[in-house]
Amino acid sequence: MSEVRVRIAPSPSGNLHVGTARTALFNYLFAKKNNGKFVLRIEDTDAERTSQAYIDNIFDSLKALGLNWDEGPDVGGEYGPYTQSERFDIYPKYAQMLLDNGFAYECFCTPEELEHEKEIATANKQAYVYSKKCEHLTPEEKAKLIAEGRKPAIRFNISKAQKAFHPTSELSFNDLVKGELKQNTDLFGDFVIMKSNGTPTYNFAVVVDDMLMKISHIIRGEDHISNTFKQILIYEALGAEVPKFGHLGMILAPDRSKLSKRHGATAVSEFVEKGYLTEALINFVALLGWSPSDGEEIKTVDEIAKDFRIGDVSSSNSIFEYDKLNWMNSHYIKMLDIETLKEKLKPFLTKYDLSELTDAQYTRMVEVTREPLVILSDITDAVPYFFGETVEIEPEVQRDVLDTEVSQEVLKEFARQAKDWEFEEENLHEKLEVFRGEFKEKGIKPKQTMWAIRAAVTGRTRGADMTATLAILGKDKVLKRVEKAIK
RNA sequence: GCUCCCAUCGUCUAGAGGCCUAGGACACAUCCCUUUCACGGAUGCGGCAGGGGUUCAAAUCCCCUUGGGAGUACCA
Repeated sequence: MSEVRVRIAPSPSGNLHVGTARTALFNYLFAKKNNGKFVLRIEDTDAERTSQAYIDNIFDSLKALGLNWDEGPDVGGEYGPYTQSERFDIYPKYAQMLLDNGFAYECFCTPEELEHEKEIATANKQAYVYSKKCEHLTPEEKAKLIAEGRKPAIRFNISKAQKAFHPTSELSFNDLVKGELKQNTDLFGDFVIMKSNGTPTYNFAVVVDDMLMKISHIIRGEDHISNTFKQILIYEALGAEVPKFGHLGMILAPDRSKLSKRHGATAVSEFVEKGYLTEALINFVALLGWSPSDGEEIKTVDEIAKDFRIGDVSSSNSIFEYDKLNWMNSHYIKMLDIETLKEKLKPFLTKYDLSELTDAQYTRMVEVTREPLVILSDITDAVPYFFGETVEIEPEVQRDVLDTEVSQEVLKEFARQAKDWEFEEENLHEKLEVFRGEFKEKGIKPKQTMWAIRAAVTGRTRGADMTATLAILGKDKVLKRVEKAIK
């Protein structure tokens, strides 16, 4: 196999799923590591479920994750088109080739007839395999059926291909991640490759496309293992070179079922909307099944590419746990430079009037509130007290803090002193230190002193650094809020 | 039902017969730091699914059981 060419072939029947993103990542890594090409192909043969919005979402998500493709619908390439619906005229030709060399035949069975066969099989507790009853139809019989208005589907003659290319009914291949995989192909029925409406089925379209696009390595989820045996036989029947396959374990939800909507976000775009950074998401997903040789888990995609070996990827399923993703996301947020963070936070601050703050104030606000952010959207509930003249006091805060005698005393004294202070951070820092000292002598803990002020100014008992908060709000707002808290 | 895949702390994993008294990360707990929350630092808790083999030696190899996952469409 001369050039390494891998592909990701999502079906646009939904937004880009994190599982697909991981598969895309491993393909991308494999291409990078082996100096190969990464191609994107859109598998939209099922017009019913396809939509342009999903296609756009797939493009955008992949780009946001930094998984740029060398060939694809938008960038083109030598082996296009890269959208299956634009390739519909290609498939019949290859189906005809299989019809001609006897590895496929026309099937006129109706859905009802097929359903009946299945029922009999299940009644006898047998695995269903197509009866092959159309395999040897004579030209006259076919003509009669066609005259009745029936349109044939084309089935692949699996046992014939198996016999032609393999000594026994067992087919095996060496999987890049799982090692030798085998299967008795007698268990597969002759499956349809061209539907009666003239469009190809998945198993046929992929093979034709991968063959024509000269895909050398197919890395995909293990849900495709059984398809692989069928596909290998098609390659052989077509006289094509069979690519190498590698099957990845699946990503499961914490309850070990398939990751679905009810577990929360599943699409990359949904994670982004929730405030996850794509850098964190892709890093996290890389660690599902792969681990760095140096033990350093925080890595960019390019760094991972250098260290990546497909044979090292775990062959078992892995569970998508938010704990580690969250940790990783908070880590990436910490690494963001302030200007970038300010921009990324804006979508989560739309309920506030940012024009109340100068750029310097906004910068400072972000600096002092960024520390505990796990996801970007956490900012929303972290900053309400930086906006508006007054502030909403939480009931418990009113009762447990503001209503106490100590707090009232602190606030009265604060109001008296602070009106002469310059509200600049360094100065406030010194002033507050002295202020705390005064109360400490009266037996009031520094913590209590600060709590009173914090409660009056922010309505909460926890939040950003107090000195910075006071400076950002300015003397007017602070004193107004303090006065209001005094009984 | 049938077929296939998988099996190390709660989770992601390191581990390719002796380096394993099983290592790391996340989570959790405790302590330290501290004007709150947090961050950070330190320590701790916690696992080879079970049973048989093979071998001087098994988390590592084989078999069975169990558990989990996937496939079984004129969906992809």
